[in-house]
Amino acid sequence: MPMAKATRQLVDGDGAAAGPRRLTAQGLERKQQLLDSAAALFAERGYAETRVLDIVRRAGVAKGLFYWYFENKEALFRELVVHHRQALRKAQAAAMDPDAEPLLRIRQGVEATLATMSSHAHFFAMLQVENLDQRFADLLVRGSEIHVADTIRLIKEGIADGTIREEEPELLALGVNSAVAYYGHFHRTGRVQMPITDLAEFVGRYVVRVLAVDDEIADRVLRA
Amino acid sequence: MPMAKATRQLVDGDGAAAGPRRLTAQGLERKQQLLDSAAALFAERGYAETRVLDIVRRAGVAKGLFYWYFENKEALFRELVVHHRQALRKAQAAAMDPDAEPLLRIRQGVEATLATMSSHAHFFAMLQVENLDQRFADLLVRGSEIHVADTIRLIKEGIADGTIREEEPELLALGVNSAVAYYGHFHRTGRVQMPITDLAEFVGRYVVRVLAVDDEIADRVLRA
Amino acid sequence: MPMAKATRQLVDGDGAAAGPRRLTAQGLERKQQLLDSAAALFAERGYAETRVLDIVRRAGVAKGLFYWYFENKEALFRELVVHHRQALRKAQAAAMDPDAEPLLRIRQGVEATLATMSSHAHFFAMLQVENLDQRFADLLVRGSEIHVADTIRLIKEGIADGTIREEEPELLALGVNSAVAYYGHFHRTGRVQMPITDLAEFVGRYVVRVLAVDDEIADRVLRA
Amino acid sequence: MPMAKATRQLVDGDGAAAGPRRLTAQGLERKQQLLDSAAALFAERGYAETRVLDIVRRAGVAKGLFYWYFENKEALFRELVVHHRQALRKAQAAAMDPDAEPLLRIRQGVEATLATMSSHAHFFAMLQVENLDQRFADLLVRGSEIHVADTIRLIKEGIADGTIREEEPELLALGVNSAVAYYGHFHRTGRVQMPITDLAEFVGRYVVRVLAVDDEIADRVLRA
DNA sequence: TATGAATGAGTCTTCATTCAT
DNA sequence: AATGAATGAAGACTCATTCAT
Repeated sequence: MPMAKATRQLVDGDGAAAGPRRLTAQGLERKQQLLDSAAALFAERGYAETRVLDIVRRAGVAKGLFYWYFENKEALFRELVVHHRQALRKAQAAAMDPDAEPLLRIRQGVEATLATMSSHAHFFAMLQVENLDQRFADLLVRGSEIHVADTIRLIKEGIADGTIREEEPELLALGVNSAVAYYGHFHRTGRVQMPITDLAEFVGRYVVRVLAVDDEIADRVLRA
Repeated sequence: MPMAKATRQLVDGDGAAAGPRRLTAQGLERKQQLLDSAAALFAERGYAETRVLDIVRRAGVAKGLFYWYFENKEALFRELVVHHRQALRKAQAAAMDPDAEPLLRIRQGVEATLATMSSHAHFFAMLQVENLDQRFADLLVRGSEIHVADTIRLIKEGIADGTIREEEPELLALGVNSAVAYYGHFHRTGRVQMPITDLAEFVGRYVVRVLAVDDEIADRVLRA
Repeated sequence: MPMAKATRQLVDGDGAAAGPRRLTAQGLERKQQLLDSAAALFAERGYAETRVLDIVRRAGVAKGLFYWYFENKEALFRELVVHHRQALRKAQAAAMDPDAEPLLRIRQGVEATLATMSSHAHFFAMLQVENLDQRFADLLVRGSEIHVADTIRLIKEGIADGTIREEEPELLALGVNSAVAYYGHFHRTGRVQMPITDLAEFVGRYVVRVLAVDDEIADRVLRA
Repeated sequence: MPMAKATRQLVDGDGAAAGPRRLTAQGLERKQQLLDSAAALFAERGYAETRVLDIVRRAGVAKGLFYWYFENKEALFRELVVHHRQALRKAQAAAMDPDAEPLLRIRQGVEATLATMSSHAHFFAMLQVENLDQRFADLLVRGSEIHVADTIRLIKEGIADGTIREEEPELLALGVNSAVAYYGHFHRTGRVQMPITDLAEFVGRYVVRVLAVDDEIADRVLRA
């Protein structure tokens, strides 16, 4: 279970947390157990196929307790999503050097995203499974949309300063995003087997190649 | 319902048919109604969220009739998948000129795939929804895997004759596949709004750019 | 299928036959096929577990045709019961010599019953299976009750003329009946494996022994 | 419902329990309610004709609760059978004096069986109804077969020491068994109306008469 | 007569959620 | 906080029966 560390401390962060007013240390521990258990099961079999009973059994508590900590099954899911989305945003922000040129920033974002996907594997596996379930689509998409918007902005900057190819920035940004998502998925599922850092580097190269206006620019960014 | 035409004639002759051995013209019509109805609903809300009752209601028939034409819900799904997978393979094969150079063939495949995804929108929407449901994963993945394998082969040829960049062919092929899948998805969901032919052209260009060893080659293939 | 012959000609006998006004020769044939098919299946798995579909399939006709010949499933069952009950009554009447002494007549009835049970095996197997289904109990019981009443009468005669042991005639008659039924059942199911004539003789002896007032009478009746 | 006491305490401790591992006192009570309810309904209309809904309604609980205590309908049935079979065996063993002569032991077994059948009326009624349902045949038959085997052994002993008539022991034992079963059935259904002790005595006499080698032996055993 | 498609009430079972303790 | 029993709304599937041809 490599995700354990990543999922930790999901609980206290923000107002998204449901359940009772304020939890004791023990309570937080319990709630975290349930979240971890759920994340693992959602990843394995998806939201719909995971019973509340499975979640509590894996967490080693009684069924009724679930409803002490969460409004219902969907609320737990929501908490999970919100938390991990924040983690991803944070990782991306940390990796993208505000002083670097657009293309480099994009590459940094791409690599940070892949690294995060790898360490939060359970969560992203879950997203994949539930991908477009009507009820969750909005919730899930919103997160990546923010990053797409960032990317569009950077692409426009790059086009303006002549480092990025003149194409529809929107389309290009979606392409970048998709490449990251798919390669991340393949890595997670074992379809692609290589250290995540190597894969991240490859995807970074791939993206730069697609966007850079010529090989010279591309090489410069890749050497950075 | 833009898919109507595409889905038609799904039912014709072989053992895939569950209920009775050989259907009359009327029977085929009925079965088709059910398949269309199911495809639409699966696309809208996913397999699990679609009740057999919904399917028959939409088709305007009684519940019991469903089980005259199909063993069960899963069997219908299976028929849907098998049919559309075949349609896609056929479209790809028809579009890829056996005498063309590797990079061009890849581009042709990409464009054919997008066109097919567009005309079989219901079906591909459904795949998206059910993406990795444990029970269907194999069924669904197998189809695209075949095409990935083709693409890998073509990439290797291209590397050999110096037209494609030297990288892991496997990784590149997955990237090509992903780009097609994602852009198709965005088009289907309205996230990208442009004529499918234009989008296909864009994706073709995108792919060629990623793969081509240099701009000269890329331009040649894009002019073809 | 050793019963084929025995079941034949079930159809024309009396007014119990449902379906259409008058059947042609072909029609009778068809109806008989359905009755045979049903009798066999009822015997194998019981009334409730036998689908109308099974019956028509075994008879090699279409489902709808069933309802041309029979009001419904229960009506067919009723016909089956009525017919075989008559056959049994006839066999018993034929075997019981009106001039013989009571104990001998009882013995003759016992042996005739066992022989008939053997040749109508399907039917009696069915009775066993459905034994006391509320809906059919009356129907089924009535037949054997007639014979029990006969037996009671004979026992009373025997008691009167000093050949049969003084006990509750009712209880004795039920015992006789039961012995026949059970041994017949065991023979049919293979639990007891011996020629039916041998078994019939044994049961006859058994019954005579229970009823006869002393060994002398018993021996006389058994030598008859 | 004269069986209530007899059925009580069916649920106590072993793996037969489906739902939860170990039940609280209250849980046992509930489970027992369901078992009683089911036994009564099975007896009235048979297994197939009894809906799970009927069972829970009669027990005054919600449908879902059934599946908390039992895997499914069949599992409940199985528990019922196993329990009562054991009760019968125990009663027989308790009644048969190990030091008595064979014929007397047989008579004791017969009488104990009838008494038990009377106090477990619901259960035996149920057996009658479902008599030979393919799925349960083994389960049901096994129990009585054990007793038949015992009886065969005793008959052989009796033949050896000259107290029992020389006939096929197997046939005689089946006859004994059948007499008990049938008379029990008639008593249960009201066909024979007399105190069960009187009936048991009659059947004991009946059996001894069939088996005893002569009247002297019979009288001795009946006076015991 | 014969076919096989069509109907829909009825059945078992699952599982999220609630509740008494 | 914690338990586990209790609830009931669904949902998949069956099958006797009807009907158009």
